[in-house]
Amino acid sequence: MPEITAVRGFKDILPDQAQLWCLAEDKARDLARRFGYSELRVPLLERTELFARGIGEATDIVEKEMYTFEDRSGDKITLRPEATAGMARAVLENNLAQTGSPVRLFCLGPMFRYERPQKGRQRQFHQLDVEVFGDEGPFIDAEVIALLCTFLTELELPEVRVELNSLGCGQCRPAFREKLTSFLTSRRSDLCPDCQRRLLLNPLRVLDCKTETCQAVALNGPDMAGNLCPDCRAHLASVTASLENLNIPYRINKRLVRGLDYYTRTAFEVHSGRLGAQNAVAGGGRYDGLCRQLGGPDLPGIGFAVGLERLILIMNQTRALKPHIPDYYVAVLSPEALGPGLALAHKLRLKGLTVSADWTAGGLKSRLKRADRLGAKKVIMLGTDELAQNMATVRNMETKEQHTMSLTDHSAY
RNA sequence: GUGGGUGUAGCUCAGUUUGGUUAGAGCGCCAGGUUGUGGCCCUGGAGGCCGUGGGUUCAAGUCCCAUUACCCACCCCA
Repeated sequence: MPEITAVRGFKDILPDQAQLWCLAEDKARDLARRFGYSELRVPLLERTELFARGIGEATDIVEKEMYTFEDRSGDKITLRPEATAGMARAVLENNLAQTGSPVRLFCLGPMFRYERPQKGRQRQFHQLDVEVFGDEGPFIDAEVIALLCTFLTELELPEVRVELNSLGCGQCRPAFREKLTSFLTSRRSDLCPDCQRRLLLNPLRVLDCKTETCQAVALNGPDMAGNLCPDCRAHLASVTASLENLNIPYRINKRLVRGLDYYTRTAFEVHSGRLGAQNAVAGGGRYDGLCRQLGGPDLPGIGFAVGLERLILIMNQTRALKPHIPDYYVAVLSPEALGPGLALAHKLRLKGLTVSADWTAGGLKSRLKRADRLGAKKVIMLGTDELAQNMATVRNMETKEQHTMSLTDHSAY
């Protein structure tokens, strides 16, 4: 180990893994184009205020997970823990949308949260974010979910489940929340210590507690679905009907809630059986209150985030990494051949061919062995004793034929 | 923030229970042999502050304490 190592929770993406990242990113851009979504690249740093107001003061993210500090002028700034708030800020600041004139956007990049690392959880992690601002109807919800499902399907992810719920709106959620709180308070002694604490901060979270006793309590209590206002009920019904129309499988999960305050109505998550405890590959929903919360107009929004590390964790289980097969492998067997060898490799590369090369000292045997391991189609060896300085041996690895070639004769290749 | 597990060669790991010559294997790397100049096979070689610091002991990779990093889980979330 070197003296200086990477910061805890920050990981290198090594060359073999980078292949999968490219696949995922290319697919994201491909689908964005097909669905008519444009890229919006927002800064990694924002004013702390943006996240405090957008995500919610009482959330774990804002309370204890943000990388927040003062810059040299004393301004409080934060490394973005998620993308939605920044995207909303950019949309408002640049007037990209208004209700009835929506904008469809996506963003790809790193997020930062100070959490204890474990499988599928790092301090720097990456998300694909898709957001639509300015459309309050249920059909855009279905479109966004369809985009997400297409993304996962075309990447051939196995064992993914879409779960859906409605969190209600400003009209019906407060009443439900109160109803739930009073119910849970009456059963307070049956709840786990964590849930007793949640009761005060965010009672909805008790619904998706994993402990058996809490689940039993929640089962007997009021559920959001039964307490939606007529508008929210109609919205949800329209979303589910649309999904069925598109043949997108989903499951209603009445216990599904979201960790961030800004969500309203439609909420969804995608889980995978191929991950560890952190089994959410993607999550999202509608956030009609966010823009107003940020001091802007009443601009509705809906979107989701895909955790790319988690996505790639699954892709690793189902996809074989294929190495790049070079057209040529070039190596030299004597120091005098280095110059001509480099020049030859360069010439081939300029012609658009893939060339793997070795400029280090080594014997013929090990060079051929390496060429073989790389899967090179042809091998060019320079500097063998019996050849003149400007000649090279070209060997076709499949047919085992070989011939000599002049380094100066361009027609040879 | 709280638990549990693991740190030995470039990589994957034995060895720690029960302290005892010079710390091992496979893969990889280097050189050589065989082969039709390569894949198989054979021989040899390089490469280790055994995570770090302290303690016990005649003697510590092995026992004790501390510390640090990574992993997994809680929590939270994507």
